[in-house]
Amino acid sequence: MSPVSLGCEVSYSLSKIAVKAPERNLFMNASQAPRPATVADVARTAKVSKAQAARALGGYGAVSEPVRERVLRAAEGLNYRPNALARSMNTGRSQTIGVVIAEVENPFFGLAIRGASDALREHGYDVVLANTDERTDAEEDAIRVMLDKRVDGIIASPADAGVTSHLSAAVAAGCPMVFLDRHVPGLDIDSVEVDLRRLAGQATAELLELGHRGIGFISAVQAPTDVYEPGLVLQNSSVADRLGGIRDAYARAGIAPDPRWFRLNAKTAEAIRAATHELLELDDAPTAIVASDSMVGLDVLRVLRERSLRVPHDVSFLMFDDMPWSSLVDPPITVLSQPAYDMGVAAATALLERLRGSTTAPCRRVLEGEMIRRESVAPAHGAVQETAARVGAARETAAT
Amino acid sequence: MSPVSLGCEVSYSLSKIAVKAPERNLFMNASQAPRPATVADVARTAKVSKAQAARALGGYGAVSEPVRERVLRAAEGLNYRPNALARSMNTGRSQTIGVVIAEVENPFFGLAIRGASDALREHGYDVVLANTDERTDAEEDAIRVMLDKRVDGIIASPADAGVTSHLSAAVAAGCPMVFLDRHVPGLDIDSVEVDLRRLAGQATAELLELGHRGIGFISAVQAPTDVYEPGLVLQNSSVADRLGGIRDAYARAGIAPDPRWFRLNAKTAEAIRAATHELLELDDAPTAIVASDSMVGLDVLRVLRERSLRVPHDVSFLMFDDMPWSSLVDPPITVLSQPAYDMGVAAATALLERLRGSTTAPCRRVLEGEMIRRESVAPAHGAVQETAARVGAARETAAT
DNA sequence: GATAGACTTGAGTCCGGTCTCACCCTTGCG
DNA sequence: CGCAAGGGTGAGACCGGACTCAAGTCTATC
Repeated sequence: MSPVSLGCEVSYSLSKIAVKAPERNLFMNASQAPRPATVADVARTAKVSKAQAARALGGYGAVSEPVRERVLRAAEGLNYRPNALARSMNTGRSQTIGVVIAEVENPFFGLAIRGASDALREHGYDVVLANTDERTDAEEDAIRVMLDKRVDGIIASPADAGVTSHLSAAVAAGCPMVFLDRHVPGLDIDSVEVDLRRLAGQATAELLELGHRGIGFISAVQAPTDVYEPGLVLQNSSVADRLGGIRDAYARAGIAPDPRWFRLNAKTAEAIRAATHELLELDDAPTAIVASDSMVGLDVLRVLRERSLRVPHDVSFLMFDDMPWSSLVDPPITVLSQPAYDMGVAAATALLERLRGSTTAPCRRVLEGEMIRRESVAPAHGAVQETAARVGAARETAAT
Repeated sequence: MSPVSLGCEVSYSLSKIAVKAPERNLFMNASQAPRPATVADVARTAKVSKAQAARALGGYGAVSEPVRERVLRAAEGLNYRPNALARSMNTGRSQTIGVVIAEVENPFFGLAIRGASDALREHGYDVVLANTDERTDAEEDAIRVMLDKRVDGIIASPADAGVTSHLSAAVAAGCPMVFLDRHVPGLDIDSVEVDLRRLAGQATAELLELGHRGIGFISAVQAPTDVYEPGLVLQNSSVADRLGGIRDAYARAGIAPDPRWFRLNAKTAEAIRAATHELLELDDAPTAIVASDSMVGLDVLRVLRERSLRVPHDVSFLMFDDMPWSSLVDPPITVLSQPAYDMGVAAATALLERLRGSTTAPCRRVLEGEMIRRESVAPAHGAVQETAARVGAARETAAT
């Protein structure tokens, strides 16, 4: 745990009260707080049976007007509130949804959580939150605890498509689940995603058309090696799609990219910086860089700045996720935007559908991302441009 | 609810399976999922009484080695998991903490939540989240639901220091609470804050020393009027402190600020933009602007950019909260940084202390903020500088 | 006036754990 | 040998609602 310096002050409001009754505070009273009223208490006060009180309070069954009135009045007088735990015990439903994501502080997830939370609250559900930092052990823990707490459903961003027994087990045990931002090939579970592969392909095609031959890609995704190796299967569909789209475009253009242009494992600021430096120092250094998300983009941009490389004059840059600041930096960044809030809403909607009892086949909901062209991308130039010209010529030759 | 376009596709994994058994999917099995095993089931399998099984499982009381072993084996065989709801019912503790903040998607709160979540999880607590959008009715709802769900404690950012009966009621009812980022004068409840008043005072003093006479302040805080009026009491201590610090510095400098420089109610992008425009069109327009947080800062910066005002040449700018992008924009922004993550950790730590039974007097924990000087602040110039000179001369005259 | 049917009502069970209490069986010591 | 001390065990109460069931009350109809 990070060290926290705590300067503990006595509040002025306390010192004001202290003059009169120094030993009293809300927390002291709390220890002798009276047990909250139960249905039995209400029934006793209203002089009816527990069953009748429960009926009047719960609004079910048949209750005569005078009894209903007496019960409601008693409940109000006793400040009665139903114990949701007890209720959940026999209804089997807790009105709570678990949300398991990598990190709340990531703006993308923050927005998605907000979307899900809004949609769920509208239907009377609360949200329990768990951060995994993309670690499967933390994810397993989180799922287990949520199952123990009898959440009615789970929205999750699976950390590793290779470790999923806990996920399918949860669904098999009757806990509906919706994947957010990712899916797991071979696991039949609803998901909400963005057409990242198309988006990445489109962006890459535009870069290739602008004469860029080398396009760098930097991602935080966990992988066995820091550099992409042909045949590697990424266990995060969302990043796999991003990279897949890039490679699609290369393939369509008939160009073989240098695998070293694709950097993985850039989880920390230091790793991102190192990856960026190494990319730029390659003999066939890319002339454009694509950041896998805004958090990576931030550090890439920082390195570019430090190396006095001008964007887009010296190197083109674009990133996934449109952040409020994307258009404020110099130059404004071209981004591949994802509708994070709507994704959260869609995940919640899909889950609510399951909670309503739908047993239709699981379905991948693919929302549309959008390429927002700003000023961080420009044609490749100099030697690289010539290379592109040569490639173009080669393609024409090959075509004939 | 915002419209969401859903392009619903059937996943390829499904179509692959479909060939073999089109009618089977995890969600269909789910409806006939077997009830999870209970202590009674384990006891039956292990051929011991429910009480013995519970003892072996719970690790309390006296259990002979052979029985313990049989029970544990049976539990494993049945894949037994204790029902946290049932457990909470008799222990009275749910191992869950409610977090009530304005908005998760605000990076400041996102980080604070993460800090709290990490510290709480370390002690076996989960987090239920509620967003209030600074609306007291939503806050009251959230607190009520959390109390109903028997959370063991609450971390809250009270939306309005004028509407707090639900908060004190919760504490009186025995639910410990810690305020995050704010406190409520007169309400004796633990809080974790930053010395914003000192910080704002320091920043303002520096601006005044640089010759700025007019310093604008824009905040999203809810207030009866869009423009500050002398004597106004803000119901958000965090913003009140920011503004208080600014006015402190003015007072110390013996200068009377124009109340119109202080803008409130700038909740939306449009409101922020309007406030900024109006500020800049004042006859005694400020030469420096302070944004109350990074979200406000973003839009202020945008307007400055649109009006072709150069920062800091034409107008100095600084904002509360240090965001990763603050140092990336042009010019890098001078900020008043708050340790958001540590605040979350501190709030959780304070709450855990209460959960351990502490009944000491509530305490305001004030963490240190930091002014990070970058390049968005410069000396005032032209007419304003002369004004400052005159003021300086006047003060000297007054002193003699 | 009898009776079916609907409306009210209270007693009691259940959910799945925790925990108390009484009882049995050892063992050790006077 | 008698008895206390204590480990080991099972029966059952309890948490606070939801819900079943049987019984009682009232009206409407024949």
